[in-house]
Amino acid sequence: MVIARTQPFVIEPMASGTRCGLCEARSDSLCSAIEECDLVRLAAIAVPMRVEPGRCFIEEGDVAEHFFNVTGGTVKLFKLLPDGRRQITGFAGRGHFLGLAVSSSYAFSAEAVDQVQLCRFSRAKLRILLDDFPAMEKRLLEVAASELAAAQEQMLLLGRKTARERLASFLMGRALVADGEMTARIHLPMTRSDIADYLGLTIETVSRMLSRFKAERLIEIHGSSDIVIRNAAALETLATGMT
Amino acid sequence: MVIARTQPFVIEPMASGTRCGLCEARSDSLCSAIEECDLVRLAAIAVPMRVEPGRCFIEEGDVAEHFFNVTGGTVKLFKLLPDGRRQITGFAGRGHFLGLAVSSSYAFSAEAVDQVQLCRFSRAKLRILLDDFPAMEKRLLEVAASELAAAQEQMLLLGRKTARERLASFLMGRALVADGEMTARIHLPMTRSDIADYLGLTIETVSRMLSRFKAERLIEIHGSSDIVIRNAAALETLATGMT
DNA sequence: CGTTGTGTTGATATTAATCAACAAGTGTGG
DNA sequence: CCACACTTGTTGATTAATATCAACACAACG
Repeated sequence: MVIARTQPFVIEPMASGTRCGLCEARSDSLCSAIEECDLVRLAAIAVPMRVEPGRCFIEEGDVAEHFFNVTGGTVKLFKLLPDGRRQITGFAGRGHFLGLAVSSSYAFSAEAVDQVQLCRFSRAKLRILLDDFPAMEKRLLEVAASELAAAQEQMLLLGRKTARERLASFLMGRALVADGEMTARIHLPMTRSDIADYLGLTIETVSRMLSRFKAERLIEIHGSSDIVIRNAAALETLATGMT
Repeated sequence: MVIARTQPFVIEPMASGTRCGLCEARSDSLCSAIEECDLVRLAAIAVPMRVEPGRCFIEEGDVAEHFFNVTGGTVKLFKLLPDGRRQITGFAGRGHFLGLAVSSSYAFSAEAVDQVQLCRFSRAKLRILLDDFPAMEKRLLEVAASELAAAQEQMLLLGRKTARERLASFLMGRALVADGEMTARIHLPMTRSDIADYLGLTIETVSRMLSRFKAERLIEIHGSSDIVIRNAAALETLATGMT
């Protein structure tokens, strides 16, 4: 196991028995499409990587020649203004794809929140593969469409929700696990600063709102990165703007 | 020519000589992909429509069984909160597609800003067609990716830009025509209320900022819906956050 | 010619940002 | 082991940007 010193990520040999990064993704990912496709060919172009917390592996201005599939950990995607103001456009976890939204004059950055595992694909090679397997292309379109829907929901949050509503939305979003089910225990691998930049707020406002939720018995806070939802109904009401 | 009274839109017989709605779209649309495809089959499923200003033709909660291609006019896409707060997620003009971002539990509305022409496609029928023409599917993925990039840019605006920067970004975005070229004359078919809901501001703030730009000789205002950019460089500096 | 919708401008209020202090946790080196 | 710096998070006091409230101008329209 080699820790990269000059590069932001580590390229590891694929463990024997691993089929490919895409196949480790969650159930609503490319998997079903891949069943029909040549797994050997896919595995041949998938490069498994590991990225340490805080390392940036996509930087604004990079030529976007790679496509990523997150197989573990959490990645933050963000855009910057020249004076350092930052907007985190999303957090990507296991099963998420990075690099769908690449158009010619478009720039964003990606940084590991905690230790991240992902599979890297050369766009050129993936394109060749996609030509033979239109079902995979179709699946990518579905993924892009659902990302777009999420982006529009976030625009509603950023443009029209209050700080209180934003925090409630964030927590309820985090509580949502696969199949639309909810869990009461939330782990927040990102810092308050990340949350603030995701919600278009300051760290102080994030901290204050969480304290207020705690005082109102809507949540419990355990050590700043673990939260238990105590009143999901009230939070949901807040999150949907029925203040 | 029939004006709809009970329906929000008019379905018109396709004019002779018209190939199909998709083919009337601007150059960066589906057109190139369609060249390879059976135009007769595409025309057979395209339903040309006309929508009068203010008419809503996609409503939250609608089952999303149609896909649209705007061939003329301007459409506003928006999401609502229960108490009426509104976020306009985008304006779609000639060549834009509506309905890419449809996932199961996702709701948005679309309303004509001015008189709008569009082609309606049944999703089911389009899917069958796409199966035979993977190039079209590929093109749709590109479109979705560039929409996603635009959405993320808008998140940066909503989350981190000042009112002044938002207005500058809006104007510069409107000044951008095909091929990345700029025009000094901008027509704004939407109301101040629409602009405010697009930028996450109030109508008063929008009005004040435009007046200020005018006072600063950055723009000229002619009759509230036509603007001439007098200092594009200054506006661009503002828009990119180099306040 | 009043009515209505849209836009502008001014006065005031309010939310969230900024400025500031401090607490808790982490890692370092003496 | 402890002093120290450093990062992260919390809370309080104050400020500032933008929203809200209000008045009015203007055009379109019946």
